[in-house]
Amino acid sequence: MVTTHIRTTIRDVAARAGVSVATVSKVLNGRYGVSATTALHVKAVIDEMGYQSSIVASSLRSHRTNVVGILVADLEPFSTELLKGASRAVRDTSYELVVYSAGGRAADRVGWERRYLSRLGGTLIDGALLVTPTVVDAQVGIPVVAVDPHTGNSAVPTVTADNLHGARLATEHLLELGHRRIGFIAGRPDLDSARLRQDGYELALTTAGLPIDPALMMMGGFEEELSRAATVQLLATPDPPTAIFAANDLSAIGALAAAAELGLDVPTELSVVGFDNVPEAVMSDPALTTVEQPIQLMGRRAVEMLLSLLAGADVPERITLPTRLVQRRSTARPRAPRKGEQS
Amino acid sequence: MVTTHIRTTIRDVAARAGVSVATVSKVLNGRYGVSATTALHVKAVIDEMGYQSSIVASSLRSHRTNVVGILVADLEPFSTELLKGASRAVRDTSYELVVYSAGGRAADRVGWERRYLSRLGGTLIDGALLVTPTVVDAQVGIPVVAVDPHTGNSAVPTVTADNLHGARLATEHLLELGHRRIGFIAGRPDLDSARLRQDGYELALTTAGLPIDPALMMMGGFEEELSRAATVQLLATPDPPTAIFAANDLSAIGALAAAAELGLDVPTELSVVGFDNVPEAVMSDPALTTVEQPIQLMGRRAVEMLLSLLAGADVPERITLPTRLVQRRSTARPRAPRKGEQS
DNA sequence: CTGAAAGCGCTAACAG
DNA sequence: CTGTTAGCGCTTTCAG
Repeated sequence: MVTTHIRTTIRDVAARAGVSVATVSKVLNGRYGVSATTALHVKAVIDEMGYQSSIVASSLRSHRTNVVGILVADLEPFSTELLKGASRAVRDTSYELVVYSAGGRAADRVGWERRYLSRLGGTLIDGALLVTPTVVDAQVGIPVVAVDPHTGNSAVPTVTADNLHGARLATEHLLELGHRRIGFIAGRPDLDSARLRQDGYELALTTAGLPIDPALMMMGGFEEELSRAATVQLLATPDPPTAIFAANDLSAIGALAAAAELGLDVPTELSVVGFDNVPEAVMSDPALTTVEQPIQLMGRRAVEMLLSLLAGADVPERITLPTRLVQRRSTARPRAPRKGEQS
Repeated sequence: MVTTHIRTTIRDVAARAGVSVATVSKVLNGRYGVSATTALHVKAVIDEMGYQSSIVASSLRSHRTNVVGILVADLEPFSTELLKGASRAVRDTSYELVVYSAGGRAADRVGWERRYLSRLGGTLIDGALLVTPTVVDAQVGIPVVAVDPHTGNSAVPTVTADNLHGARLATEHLLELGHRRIGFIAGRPDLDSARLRQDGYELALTTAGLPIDPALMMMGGFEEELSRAATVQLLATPDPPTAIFAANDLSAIGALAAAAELGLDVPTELSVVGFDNVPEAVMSDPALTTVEQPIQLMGRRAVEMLLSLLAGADVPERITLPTRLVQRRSTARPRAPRKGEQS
């Protein structure tokens, strides 16, 4: 049994068909300048041999691939959710999708997108979608769109959710339930989305005529454990909050853990609201009231923007998608004030 | 559209460093035959220019890329879940991950994996992971591992979940609750996993000394709507089932819809069990009792196998990962028989 | 130790 | 209409 490790190349096809390599290439790409009969014959040979042209070789030469790249730091809930939407965006186009994962490696966290871009750009992919990139450099040679970049003032077209509005919704929901002391577990201060969520919280309070009390705000860093600890601290103060708005679902789950630890019932003794609406939010106990980001839609819109860019069209500098409140079981009216307390 | 060529190439680096292209290549790949001083100098220039070699060009020449490809038909819940596990498998290796999605295009559903493989193999990827492939051809030139292939007798190393056992667990759970008439909503008959789930159902019944009643078995095709309709039919029979085992979660959700439609309470009037344990299973109302496949682990194991293959080691022909029952709220003891009915 | 030269598989001029 | 001739950016002999 002869194992030919070598794949069939365009040369093999040319030889078998009795034509030149160039001719095969032409029929492959539907170029003019080939007689109908030779074209037919070559096609037959191609099918017969099961030949498929190598993307690599052709892209190296033609600088055109019909594939868009999606660059992610890691394949986790947010990015994979986004991929589902991205997939839908290319469904009825001639584009294919390839996803590169930096593999979550700690070593090259910052700037991974830059490195990948230059390793792939111009050759393997026609354009790229950067998911939560740390730095968004302007010129890289190919069209680029960013989703939820870490810094706000990016030079590339961007898709984000309406973090400000979402945070207002969450806070207003708590306000409407009758809460007056609402704690905030903040996200990472270097992230644009985290800052906007805080802004929304403050805005809602101010609008309601309530003061912004630094004693009610703690850093949770978008992490569960940090947020749990922060919540414990918050609840240990003399005048503790009756509700907590956490900057993301993971933090909210940490807050839930803190409540459980202190023997506080959610939602009767403490209300908790999150942000994101990841699957974990419905699996928590109690199921989390949270602000939904349309993650799949974000992926879809971002790819559509990229496709427009590729087609030479203009695209808006930024698309902001709506967020909405998803009410589940972690929020309720505050307990009636204890005897002796003021209204 | 004009592609402006801003990429820095190895030639630019060579020119700037005052050495030959070959020398830069050697430094890049840590080959011997370069003096320490030149190497240092070249490295400095590389950093300074922010140069990154093109994977495409180098792979074309060297036939080695250090990337493993994951080929999926579409980016949906199962495949994206699998990606999370695959990602973890490469975390501490020198391998990178790239995912190709056929984009869910209907046109080329069958054999897409074959086409992609030959378009990429030998050049862009060192090995490939095929997710739920339709046909698994043997010789493609690069190491290949399949996850949950459609046909059972594949010639390549395969990772699957224990569908037979999982289906038994589901059926036995219903049996233990006291159900005697258990309906089955089957999956697509061309899929190996679907067949095994039916086998498990029948095996459990037989073991319990119960007959296999064709009147209790309907085709659901792994689809929600089809399964809903099938369940409605099943429940309209003279002697309807008190419980239903659906071949996947989507089908179970369809069954839930049918029950709601007919005004039957789940679980008091009808018990429902699914298979897969996708996020949708916990979001349904009521939350679904289902059989969990360790999807992430399947991805991880599969990539590990591929890595072994790449390292020249032997791997088992097939790995079967355990399934387990996850009890939620959609199952309960059957209602006490109505007056006049026999036990 | 270094660089010139020869391709990897393919496409794009340009001749015949 | 067809084939010949150059490369794309990179690695790899193999002379100097």
